Amino acid sequence: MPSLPNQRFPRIVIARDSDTEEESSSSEEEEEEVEGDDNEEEEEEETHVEKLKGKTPIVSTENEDSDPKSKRKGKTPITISLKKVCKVCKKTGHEAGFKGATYIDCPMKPCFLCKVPGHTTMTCPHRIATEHGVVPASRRNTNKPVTYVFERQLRHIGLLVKASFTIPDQVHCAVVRYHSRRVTCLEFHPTNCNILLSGDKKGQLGVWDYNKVYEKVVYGNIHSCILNNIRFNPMNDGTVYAASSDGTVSFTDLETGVSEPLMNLNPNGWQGPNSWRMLYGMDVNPERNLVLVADNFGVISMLDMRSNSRSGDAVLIHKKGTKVVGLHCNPLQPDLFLSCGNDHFARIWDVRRLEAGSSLASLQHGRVVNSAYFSRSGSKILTTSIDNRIRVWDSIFGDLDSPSREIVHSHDFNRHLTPFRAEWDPKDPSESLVVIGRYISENYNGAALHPIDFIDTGSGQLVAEVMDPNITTISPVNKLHPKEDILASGSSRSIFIWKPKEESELVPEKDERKIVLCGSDAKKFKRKSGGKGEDDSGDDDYDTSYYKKGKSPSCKGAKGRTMKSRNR
DNA sequence: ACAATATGATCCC
DNA sequence: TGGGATCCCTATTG
Repeated sequence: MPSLPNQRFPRIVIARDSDTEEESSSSEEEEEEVEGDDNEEEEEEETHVEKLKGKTPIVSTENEDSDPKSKRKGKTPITISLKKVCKVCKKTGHEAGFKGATYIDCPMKPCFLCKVPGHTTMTCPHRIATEHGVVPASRRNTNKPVTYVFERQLRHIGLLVKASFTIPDQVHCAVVRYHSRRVTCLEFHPTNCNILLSGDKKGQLGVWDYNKVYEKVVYGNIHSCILNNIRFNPMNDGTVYAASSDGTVSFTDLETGVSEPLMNLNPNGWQGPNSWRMLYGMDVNPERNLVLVADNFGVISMLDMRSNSRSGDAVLIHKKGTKVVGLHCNPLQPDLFLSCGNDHFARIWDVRRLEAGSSLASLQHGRVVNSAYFSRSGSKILTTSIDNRIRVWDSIFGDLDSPSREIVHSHDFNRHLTPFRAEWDPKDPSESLVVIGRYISENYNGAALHPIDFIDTGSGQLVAEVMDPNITTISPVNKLHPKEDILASGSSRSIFIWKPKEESELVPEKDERKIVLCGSDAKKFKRKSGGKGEDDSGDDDYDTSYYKKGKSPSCKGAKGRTMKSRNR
């Protein structure tokens, strides 16, 4: 070691942890090994100042007294501690962060998954491995007459028949990128089964025919900021309603792109952030000819679809001044709708008697509720809250004081990402299969991946994890096709279409634990040289490998052929 | 390789 | 009650 000019300058002493610098090349290490690192002894050594690079230096005086030589000379050594500091809690003795593709939690913080102190994600009983944690709520049997009537109605249409649903086995993936900001919502065309609509943070509306890969249109002049929701016009599915954080509801012809604003909550323009109204939740009620929208001040407004004009008064449905993030009309009971918001509640309402405080039920959550949906028969409720729990209420006519089940699942990131929302599989007659993206990553053969989870909410079992080694970004937006075995995902600026492989294409799975392994079909995007990345056009990126194989998904052909029911 | 940043709920005083 | 600091696995750009 070269000596420092300690005659003229105070000696610089740098204390640092025993070296753990060499990145462990094998990322397949198990957790026990990693946790053992905490106990490594701390050595101190003198070193070059250059080694400060990348460390968090702490000027320390702890060695002052222990160096009598320098004291005699009257030169106080400057001791810089390079002891590794946990970037989460700033304490020494442990570190948080990625070791290869495995993330190590800070042991001083509550579990990042279930939020309970005393353990980390690694040892969390709810750790996503083969099944999610399920906290069953007591099942109360209510024999109210209304339940009986309702169930008789259901029996009539045959929805109570439990049928095996389809879970992806192995899938292909096609990918497209035409949005210039992160994707915020997706919507399948109800009748033309190859059309997918997408909205982004900039307010752009994409129309993509994913069978004819290159056929897409992006309308950029409809909204000026986040497009939060798209709903098809039940009278004419060539037109859509869209709600945006610019405070407007638009009505757009998908063919021509001709659009008109039906409602503008900021008629006087920008008067500052305290008065700017943004529309988040939206849904249509075909029976009552209503479009329901709700804003960031807790207020719902309605539009009459026949006249395209306001209907009724605005009503406060969530805590004053808080954002309402979701609305959903009951598919079978036209007068019922569900709302959820930042006041930690989901609420059931009757449109006929809508006034502040008149909700039929208030479902309390630990934190903000990202979404709340009725099941397809309208009897169950599914909510996603950023307290990292998916909740299911089995019957809206039962006791709604507590959910029937709480499923611990990682989806609590609050910035930079579109909020995660668990959504029902609209094809599942048993009304239990749900899809939701996962925030927290897992180490899959050395890659930190964020799967898209299929969860059987009846058992809490994780029945499928959809992922691809080439897709390393988080997929908060997911939509299952209303008729086909197709999943659409929005991940950052990209959109993925996942489709099951044919029987002949299945490859042996290395790891039986993982139910879904995804094809190597999705290729990593290469950034186009010269492309700024924010351009509205000329930045399209397609991966057509899926289609080149001649496996073009067809509405008829795809039906139930290759997907298997597993774990059932 | 690293820094900057957009961005939103929450916590704390 | 409100403004400002804080925040654990981002994605992207320079």
